[in-house]
Amino acid sequence: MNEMPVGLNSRDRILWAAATLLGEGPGAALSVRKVAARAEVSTGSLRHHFPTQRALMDAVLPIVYDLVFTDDGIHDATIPPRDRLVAALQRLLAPEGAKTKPREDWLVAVDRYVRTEPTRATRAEYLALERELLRRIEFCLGVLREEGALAGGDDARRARYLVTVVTGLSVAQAFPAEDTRLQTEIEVLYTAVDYLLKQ
Amino acid sequence: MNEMPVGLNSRDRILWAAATLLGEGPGAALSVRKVAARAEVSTGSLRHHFPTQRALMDAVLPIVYDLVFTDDGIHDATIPPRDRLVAALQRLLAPEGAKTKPREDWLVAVDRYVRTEPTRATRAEYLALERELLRRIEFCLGVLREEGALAGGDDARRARYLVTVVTGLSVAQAFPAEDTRLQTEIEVLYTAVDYLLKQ
DNA sequence: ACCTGAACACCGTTCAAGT
DNA sequence: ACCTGAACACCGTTCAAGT
Repeated sequence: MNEMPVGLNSRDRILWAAATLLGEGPGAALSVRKVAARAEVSTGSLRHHFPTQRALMDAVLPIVYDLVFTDDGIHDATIPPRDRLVAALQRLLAPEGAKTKPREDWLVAVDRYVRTEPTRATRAEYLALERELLRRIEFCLGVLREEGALAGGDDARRARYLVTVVTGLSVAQAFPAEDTRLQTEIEVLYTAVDYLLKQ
Repeated sequence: MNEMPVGLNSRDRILWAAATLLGEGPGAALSVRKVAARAEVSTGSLRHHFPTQRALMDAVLPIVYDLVFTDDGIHDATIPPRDRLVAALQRLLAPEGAKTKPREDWLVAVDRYVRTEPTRATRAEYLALERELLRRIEFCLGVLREEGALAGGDDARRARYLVTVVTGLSVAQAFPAEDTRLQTEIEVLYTAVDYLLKQ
């Protein structure tokens, strides 16, 4: 059992409590009272620092993610190509210093590019964003190709395919999900990536 | 306002109540008491026929879906497996008698499951929808497996992977796109599907 | 077997009251 | 500003009791 670090203020105790609860396997969901109890804080105090459960989640998740995904080298040849590619895609999914949250990102994106009839300008803007995503993925594929880890074929087509998978996963991040979301996400990425690599 | 059909037994009244509640726009989620009230039945009776909310959801969704979708054509052995699977996925992407368009569907879905704080009920509702999608894809995979067209492996995992791809494509349908969208869509589907099938 | 409705153990949020 | 804890309006599930 984890001991609570000493000397933390209430807000950090709450974050610590929520993070450790999340780290306790499936079924260990965040409830107000559980988090408050572990943080040794009242529910009122919890609500003072985090007005809704979503606000709490949005504060905790980036912390948990950053603990898991640190490395960022697609060039690191000591790591198997498939792991590097998966890690790269995961970073696209949840950028390094992201203050943005998947839900808000989706709301903004939908309002901007779907709700209103897109003007020429917003349309171009979205297509540019999409191209940038494709560019990043194609770059990663290029690195792996130079190592000979990639079978012959159309990398542009593969990049479009991977962008689709990443997009599908980012939807899953914004919509409700089971507690096993992160595990499913990794599984799907490996399934998608293994197809492209030589075995 | 819908009138309840006469002459239904309790179980069917419950199913009718749940189905009509699902059809009532954002914010109308399934709770035990709401369904029981509309069905003019006690919560205990509801629980007698459907021991959990999940059981209720899993009973209602196929009914709602079957009102929209007809046969998948997944059994037609005169067509190559990959083409049948791609066709089935394409049908999930744009249902046969669909009156709604991708853009509107996305707006409704985002409003219902992302914009507003998801309650336990709307959350359960979305997860049940997702399960129904998985169920249908797993069914298609099962048919192909019986024909020996599928390599050994975890079909549940494959279904999650295909759901992700389909979701990614449905996003592309709602957001701005180049005019080559349809071609890209088919390309991506074949790329995703070919991985799963024996060659 | 089918049904009732109270009771139980939760949930997230609000708020008057304290420091 | 920070914190408390009771109260509120929900939720899904259980169960003794009826028909």
